[in-house]
Amino acid sequence: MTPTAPKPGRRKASAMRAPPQRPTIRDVSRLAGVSRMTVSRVVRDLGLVLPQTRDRVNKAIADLGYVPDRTAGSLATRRTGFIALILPTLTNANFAGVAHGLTEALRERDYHLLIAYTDYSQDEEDRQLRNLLARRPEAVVITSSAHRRATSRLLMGADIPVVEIADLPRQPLQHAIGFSNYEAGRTAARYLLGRGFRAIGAVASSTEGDLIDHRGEQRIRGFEDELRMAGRSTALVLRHGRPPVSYGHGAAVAGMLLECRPRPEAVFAVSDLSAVGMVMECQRRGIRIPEDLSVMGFGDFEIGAQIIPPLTTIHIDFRALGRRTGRLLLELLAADASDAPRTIDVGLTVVERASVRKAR
Amino acid sequence: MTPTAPKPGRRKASAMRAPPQRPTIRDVSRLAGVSRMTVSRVVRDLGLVLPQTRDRVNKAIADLGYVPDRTAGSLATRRTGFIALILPTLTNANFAGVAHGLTEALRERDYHLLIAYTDYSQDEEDRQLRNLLARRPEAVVITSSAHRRATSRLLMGADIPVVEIADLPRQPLQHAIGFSNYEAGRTAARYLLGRGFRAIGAVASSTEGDLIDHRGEQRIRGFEDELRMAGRSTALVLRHGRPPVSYGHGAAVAGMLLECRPRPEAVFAVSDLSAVGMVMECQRRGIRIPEDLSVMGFGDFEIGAQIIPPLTTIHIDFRALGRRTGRLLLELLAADASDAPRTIDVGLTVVERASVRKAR
DNA sequence: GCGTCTTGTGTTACCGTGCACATCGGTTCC
DNA sequence: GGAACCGATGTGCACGGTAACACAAGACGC
Repeated sequence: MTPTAPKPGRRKASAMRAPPQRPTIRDVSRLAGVSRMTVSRVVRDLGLVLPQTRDRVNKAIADLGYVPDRTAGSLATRRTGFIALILPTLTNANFAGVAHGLTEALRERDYHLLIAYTDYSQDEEDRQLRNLLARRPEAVVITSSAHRRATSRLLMGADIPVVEIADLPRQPLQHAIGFSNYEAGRTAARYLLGRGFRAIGAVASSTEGDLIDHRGEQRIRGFEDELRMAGRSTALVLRHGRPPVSYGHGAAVAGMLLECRPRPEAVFAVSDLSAVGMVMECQRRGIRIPEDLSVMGFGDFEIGAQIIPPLTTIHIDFRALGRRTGRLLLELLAADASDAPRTIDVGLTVVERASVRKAR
Repeated sequence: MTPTAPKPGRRKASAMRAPPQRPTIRDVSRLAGVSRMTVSRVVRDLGLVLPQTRDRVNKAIADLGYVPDRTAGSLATRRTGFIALILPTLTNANFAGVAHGLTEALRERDYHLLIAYTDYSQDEEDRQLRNLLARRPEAVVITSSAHRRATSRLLMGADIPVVEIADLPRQPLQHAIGFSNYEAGRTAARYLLGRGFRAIGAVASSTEGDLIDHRGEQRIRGFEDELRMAGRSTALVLRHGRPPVSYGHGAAVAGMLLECRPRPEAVFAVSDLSAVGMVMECQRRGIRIPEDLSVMGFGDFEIGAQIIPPLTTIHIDFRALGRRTGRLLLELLAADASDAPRTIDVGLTVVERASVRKAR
């Protein structure tokens, strides 16, 4: 016999509130006078239950306020209904759009998104992935990037579909949906070169320790390579500030750019946010867009179409990208799915607006 | 004997991929030659394990690529480590900021956010909440709004902390953190009245069936009431379009407003997004801001500070709101927490910029 | 009339983990 | 030298649900 125990007590030693005592399927079954399985059948609408029995069970459910526990269900079925989604940040309309699109597509099969974001840190990505995998998602959607070795190993070892989105890596982990950020950069450069600009600049964030905007870097590299291939200097390509870029980034970097000699005639920003900030800063300084400086962005954020002059940019429908990803996942999660890696290019389009001067 | 069955097969009848067979704590224990509890102690770092045993276990974990299953752990401990978060949308920097702030605060105790959004639909809110509760979150954070009766009942019956955010309802369900949207609207009206404007307008979305921006509506009501108390007409208060408002909303509604007689001298928009759209549309039409029309927004979105002229608005630090909410949750989830409902006003500040004309 | 099928329901055995307690060898204490 | 204690580890069961199978009763075919 225990010598000292005053009373058993059900609380954990760790300082946590006692878990709520919610009704279980057993409570329902007792109240309705049926077995737990019958309740389970009613709850999941599997049929094979007499209408009168079903009504009794439903009444008991309503009376008790029973809400089935998916945690327990997941353990039993080995299917959680979770899809893990790893993004750099949520504070970006395009990434948020991906989440929305995914949710839309997954809704019909009752999957729920488990969202994590990394703030552009690789360490955080690894940490978050570890947390997410412990929740046993049925698939992982991750923003394409340069992952840590450990991260990639974790992903591949999970034995579930992995979809990299928003880029087309040369060596995808498994499936990929997106567009080539490198080509996007080249496209921007070709567009500006085609307009006859001589002094062409670009702005991006710089890599700072663990923080890296891999996709932005791909764009800027594509841009640089295209400049080089055209025999132009890349001296006006500026990397500044830690990711993510923002209006403030554009404003700050605009000042730096305007001090460069030769002064750039046209600039490509790796994100509309930066481009818009740059346009505004120029206007504050009395620099006319596009007469004195042409600006091209990327991402086609809503604000770009609104500013004056409206921003020339590169459009990708991120929401549709999310939906497409969702549909792919539904395929991959079906029983008869092939495991053959799929790579889907959703393409990109240049949106010509007024922030880039017309050809001379 | 079944007549046609070719082979039994382990697959479910429903068209689902076979669940992956991941190593369990039992596999680790066998490989390390210890009991499952010892593995569990190592994984959770509970101490009381010999260093050499710990190393053996860790080696086994690494060899197998074992990732503990939180689903099973949750069932056993009755603690999921989930916090449910219900927002109208993610495609809004301020709401996304709330999510970020919450995550920051909750990270230290290893809680994970379970995010759902309603797209401003009450039906969707109810549906999402039901889904979320089945995941047994330890608390619910929900954007304050007019909830369905069933939704409120569900929330209160869940027997977990419920925090309404981003408004201060007259009758909170339980806890509330935010600011009074009604007072925000009144503050905006007082600000414009104080500047001597006579013809004052406002723009918001309209309620369309199930779709309602409750908080925006509170702001616009506060605005109207303040106008009335000052003996002014509310004829220039326009409700148009379904929520959420956007740049496009502002642009569209600007046109409507400019046709009104008397022509408004000043306008309050329930969101900066709408305000910015309005400013841009006016500029496209050659209407000078603020000389011909003063514009005031709400929410202090980053873009507002960047446009020319910069937008006068009402600032709330949503990220801090999220952090504050996270800290409150950690308190509420501690064992010795009182259940006394708490209401926290985070306040708001008018940010005076150049889009509102100075007093005559 | 008997076997077989169909329908509705119950029984059993897990799913992977953690808590409470048991166990066991080796102190320490007086 | 025996009781109490301690550190390290193992055992049994519970968590809330579901898959698979068992079973009872009636329908049906020939």
